[in-house]
Amino acid sequence: MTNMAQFKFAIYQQLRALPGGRVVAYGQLAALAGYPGYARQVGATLRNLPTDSDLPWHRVVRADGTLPFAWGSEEFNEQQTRLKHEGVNVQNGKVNRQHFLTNAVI
DNA sequence: ATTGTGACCCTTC
DNA sequence: TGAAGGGCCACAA
Repeated sequence: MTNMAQFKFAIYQQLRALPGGRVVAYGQLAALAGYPGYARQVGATLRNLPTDSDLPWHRVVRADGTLPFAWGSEEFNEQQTRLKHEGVNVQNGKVNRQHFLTNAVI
């Protein structure tokens, strides 16, 4: 990693291109942006995201489909609500595999 | 320079 | 399923 600003831009760009109703894992997003192995950096980037950001941060979940926040936390509820509004099935704080970008149905 | 800390991920058992 | 262990990489102290 030489330029963090460049990294952020690449991540934002990929995230903006992600269609509603689909989700990606941190690692997937990093790889799509051209930075395989940078999952944790994606997490750090989203964490520092301004509250007024228009980026669909809620479409990023863990590789196993679970939401990255603690049960009942404000952020957990926010993400779950947003996802459900887009038609993403969230059960027990976990989204189904079918919603992942990689597992897109033809 | 070293250490601890994450909105992480994968393999094993 | 779920826990444990190791790998990962930027950043702050």
